[in-house]
Amino acid sequence: MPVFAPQMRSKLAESAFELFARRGIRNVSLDEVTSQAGVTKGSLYWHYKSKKEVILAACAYYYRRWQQRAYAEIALDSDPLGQLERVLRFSVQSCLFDRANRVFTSEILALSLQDAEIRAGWAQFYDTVRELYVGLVQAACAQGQLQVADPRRAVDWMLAAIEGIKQRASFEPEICTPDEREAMVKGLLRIVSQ
Amino acid sequence: MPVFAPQMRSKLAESAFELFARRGIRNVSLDEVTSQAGVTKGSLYWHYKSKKEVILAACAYYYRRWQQRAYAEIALDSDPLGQLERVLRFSVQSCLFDRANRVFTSEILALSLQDAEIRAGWAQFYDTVRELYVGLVQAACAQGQLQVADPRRAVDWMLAAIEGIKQRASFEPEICTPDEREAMVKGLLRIVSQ
DNA sequence: CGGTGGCCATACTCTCTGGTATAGTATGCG
DNA sequence: CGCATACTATACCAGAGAGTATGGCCACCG
Repeated sequence: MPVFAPQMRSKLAESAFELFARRGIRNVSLDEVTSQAGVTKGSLYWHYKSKKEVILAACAYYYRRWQQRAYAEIALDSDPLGQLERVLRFSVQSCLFDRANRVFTSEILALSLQDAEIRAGWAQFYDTVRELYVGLVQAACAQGQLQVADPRRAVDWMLAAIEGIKQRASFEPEICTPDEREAMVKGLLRIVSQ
Repeated sequence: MPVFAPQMRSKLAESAFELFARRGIRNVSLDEVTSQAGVTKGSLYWHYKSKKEVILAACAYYYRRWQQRAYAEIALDSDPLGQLERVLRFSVQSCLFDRANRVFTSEILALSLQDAEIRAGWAQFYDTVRELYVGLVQAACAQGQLQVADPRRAVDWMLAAIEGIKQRASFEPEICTPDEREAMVKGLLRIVSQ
């Protein structure tokens, strides 16, 4: 029970994310979030002033975790093209096999259309993701591993396709196999390299 | 089966769709739906047995309307490639400029992850859309206007990219211009034909 | 040692909304 | 005319869940 306060704040955010990513934000009450974190509403409303702030905190948690994992993938390779492929594989993997990821992002997407703050947060995250990819593509070009006329535009197409893959995965579970994943990574590389 | 007011059932569905597509399903109460349709709750619960049924009816309304519009576009051209381009332009147009379309589809997408019936409905709709595109691509191939090794797979990539475009439009309003639209149609054609 | 403030629990309010019960009206039919 | 059936309006219930009021506990500081 003696959890230090700053930890409790992030623990609440993490609990919120996990529940939101499993059952959908609108289907999760704050009471469930607090009980998952081992506290009660009094604590939650001391750390956050509304449910929306909890949602934003869960978003921040998700964004940070995504970046950590992406950079971890990058660190496994020193070759720009290899790094690009690794991040792509990680992205596709998340879309195909990580249901929590799909649930959370689609919920946030729906909310973002009704709330400017949530939208701004997602837009910023999307931008960092894009810049990460653009950097990798440019590096691969500089090494002569890739030839892309307009990296930024190419990455936009690639990211668009990834979003579509994420959606398909929910309706066609049969595409959620390692083989398909590899085919998709290859297809994405083909999209980006032309 | 309704005899005297069969149109009220569809009017309720249409009202529901319009409100859902503007403010999000979760933010619209059935009282608002009925008042938009000019009736009260007693009538709604005679035609539908729950809110979920109203949502499914709104979905059916959306699906039918999409197909009507798509076929109207196709009817404007006799050339398969021209037809394909028209449907693509219509799709991109909807993604970029039709906010209601974006709101409704993202809401349904989020709900579909929690409800099998809504998911099945969307999956079926998605399938008809895919088959429509596949047919057009195959026809264009038969006429020698296009050369596609695997039409079904090519269409999958194209549809994936369209979904991504829809999402980007919400966060980057600057891409919502006729010029960008045309560039995207060209880009999609390139994706499908490679 | 006493007080102050950060942190959390308990108990409560209050509104919203999906759903129901029921009564009323209109239309077709025998 | 009378009755059944289709449809609509009114009034209500009950649960859920966001947010609040308040008090207690404990560490630290003076």
